[in-house]
Amino acid sequence: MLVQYQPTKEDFMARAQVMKALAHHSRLMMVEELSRGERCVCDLQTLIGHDISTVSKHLSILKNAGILEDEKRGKQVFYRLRVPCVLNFFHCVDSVLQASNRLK
Amino acid sequence: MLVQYQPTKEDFMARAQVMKALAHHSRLMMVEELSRGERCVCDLQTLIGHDISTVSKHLSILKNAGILEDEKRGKQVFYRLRVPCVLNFFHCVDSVLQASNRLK
DNA sequence: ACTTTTTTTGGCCATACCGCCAAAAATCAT
DNA sequence: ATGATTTTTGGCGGTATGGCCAAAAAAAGT
Repeated sequence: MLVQYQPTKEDFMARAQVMKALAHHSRLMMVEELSRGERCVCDLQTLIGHDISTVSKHLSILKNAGILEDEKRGKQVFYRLRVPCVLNFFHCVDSVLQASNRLK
Repeated sequence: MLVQYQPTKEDFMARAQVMKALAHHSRLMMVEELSRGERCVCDLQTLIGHDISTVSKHLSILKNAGILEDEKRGKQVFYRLRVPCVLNFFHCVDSVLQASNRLK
């Protein structure tokens, strides 16, 4: 069930965990890339440009938060968005930036 | 203007800055409280239960991110939501938690 | 002017985060 | 079995975060 009435401190901690997973530019880039379809780790590594172990750790953070799911096919692991509504965050975040003139 | 076509790495870093501001349970609690109207720092201190200097720092993080604005009236400083769309995050975050059974 | 009330700032300390490298795992091909 | 490819895991070091306390600032009352 959804949180109702008065969410507890634990509810807010769980929510913050999800927000934390989205609070890094590399992870946001990966989420946006995955909005266009599933990608393997190596695809995302080319996108991010960091060490593949770094990329893998970012992906596991997003997976543990419940935002992504993965599937192994052959030697590759494919990640995809599990809850696409997180894409809506971008619109609001951009309007926050717009309101504070931090967006060109 | 809003970000269009291909957001740059800097765009994603700016977005991540906003997400980071929301990536803490105390700050999420304050945002929800402020959705019901403006509050002074002391009100939010009673809500959060931490040292008032801690609360003040949390508030300045949210303010610097562009999420809150403040107004001084007399001895008190009142904070309020500047971009209420951040409240919509809760719905989506809860559905992420729901999908991963981390919500009661 | 002094005191009280409210908030912010600076500094300290413990913990968390993020990058890399090296090594381990897992799968497939030879 | 050996080797190549892809991903994950463990560990290290530098930086950032979040709590508290003490002190500074700012406003109002006596």
